Amino acid sequence: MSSAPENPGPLPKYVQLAELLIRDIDTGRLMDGERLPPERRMAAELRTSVGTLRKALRVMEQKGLLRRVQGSGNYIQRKGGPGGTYAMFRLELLSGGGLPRADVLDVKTLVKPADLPEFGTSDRATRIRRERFLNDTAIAVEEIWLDAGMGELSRDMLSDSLYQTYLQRLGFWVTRAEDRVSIGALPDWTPERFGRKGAPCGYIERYSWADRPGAIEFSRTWFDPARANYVQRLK
Amino acid sequence: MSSAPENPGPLPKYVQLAELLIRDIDTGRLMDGERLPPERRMAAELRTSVGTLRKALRVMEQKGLLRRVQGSGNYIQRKGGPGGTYAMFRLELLSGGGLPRADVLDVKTLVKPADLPEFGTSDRATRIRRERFLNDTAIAVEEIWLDAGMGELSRDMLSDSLYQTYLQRLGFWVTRAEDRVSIGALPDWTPERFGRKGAPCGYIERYSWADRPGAIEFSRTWFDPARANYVQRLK
DNA sequence: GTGGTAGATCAATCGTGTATCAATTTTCGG
DNA sequence: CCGAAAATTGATACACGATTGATCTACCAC
Repeated sequence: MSSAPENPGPLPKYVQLAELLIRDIDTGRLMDGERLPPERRMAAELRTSVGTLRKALRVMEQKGLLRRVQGSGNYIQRKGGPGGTYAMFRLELLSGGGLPRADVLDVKTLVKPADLPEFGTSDRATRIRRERFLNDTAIAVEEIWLDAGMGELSRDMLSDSLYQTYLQRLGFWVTRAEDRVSIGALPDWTPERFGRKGAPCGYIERYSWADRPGAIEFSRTWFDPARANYVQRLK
Repeated sequence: MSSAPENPGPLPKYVQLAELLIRDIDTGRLMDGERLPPERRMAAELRTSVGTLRKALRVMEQKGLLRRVQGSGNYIQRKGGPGGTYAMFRLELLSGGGLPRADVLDVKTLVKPADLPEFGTSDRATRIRRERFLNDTAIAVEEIWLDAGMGELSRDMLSDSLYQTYLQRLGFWVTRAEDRVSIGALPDWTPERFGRKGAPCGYIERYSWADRPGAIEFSRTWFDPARANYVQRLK
């Protein structure tokens, strides 16, 4: 057996912040040349202090992903290829890339059904069902269960980036996640327009952890392999 | 100097500790950049004293596998190359983990068939067909095409870890890779014993790059989703 | 004695939050 | 067009807690 520590220490917050922003660059959510919000406002949105945020921005600047101009602002500088230190994974169109967007189909806080795996501390959870798009092509449907112990979400609180919503609305952030990719069949609540009823789909299960023991989120994603792939780049 | 001791007792605990942790790096259980728990907590978990653990950490630091930062923590630092032997292998048993092994079915150097995507500089490539196992459970079949411009491989040169073979036999190492996970049907050369004829399988396409422009390897892997998943962890 | 292990103490550094002022750019009124 | 005001980042300082660095003592086995 192995001796790997059970609860590896979290990386410093400023490193996580940098990675968070770099991922946003990699996924296209932050475009080249785009100006970031003022540091103070950004720090408030990200629930951190200006000093910590500035440390993260410094890291990005050293990686050449950000241009910082005193008196003006912080500007994204997109280089070729992924910039993150850590593995990058997401759904991409077969032709590559695509700008992500999500339509929320349903938001409800429910008692956790029995077919859900164990996670979180509460017996209830918020269920979010979404249809996901890349460049207006529907590529996946997904169902996210957020443990009610972390707070409750309503439909109008959601943004495209759920992790950002968690950070801004509920004040915690995801420090660790695990994806397991397999094969599955579309759920019965799949919108008609999504098509491919009954056809085998790519199926992703994801657990997410915050800065405490025990997973706080569990999600299932069904993607159409004829339109998108699960892509992972390793550096 | 003198010869090895005739009956070496158990190695000092701190050496064992270091080797244990190094193995965790090799198997991908400890990833690059990961932060270890505080020394005191880690020592308690490992049932040893802080001083002994620190000796082990010192050994790892001298081997370049660990970066120790006063006031911050201990961070895993992979040396050059793709890191651990199995770090890039991301199929796991449904129950998690598993020790990887591969049976080579066939090795041939051929002219690249037309259905292969563009990669490499040569018009020929070495085709390796393997059956993959985790803990003696057959989980996947794969076909690897290595551009002939990188050198030629024969069956007896192969080890379980292809990337290690590339480094040791051909003198280059893979710096970057991209996986695309989708759905596919098993190829016609799948061994009878693998089963699941006709059933849909997980399908992974991988491009690999060395320290030069242009992909040097292309591979296809078909995995049985009833036995293994494609796993990705984010810290 | 020598080396491995355990435990304790103090010093040095880092991570984070808060605050203040300087330097630069941008905006806008006149 | 000019200049003042506002906005924004740059730099520094301080406080506090967390974490590692270094050192010391004690015990034990060979």
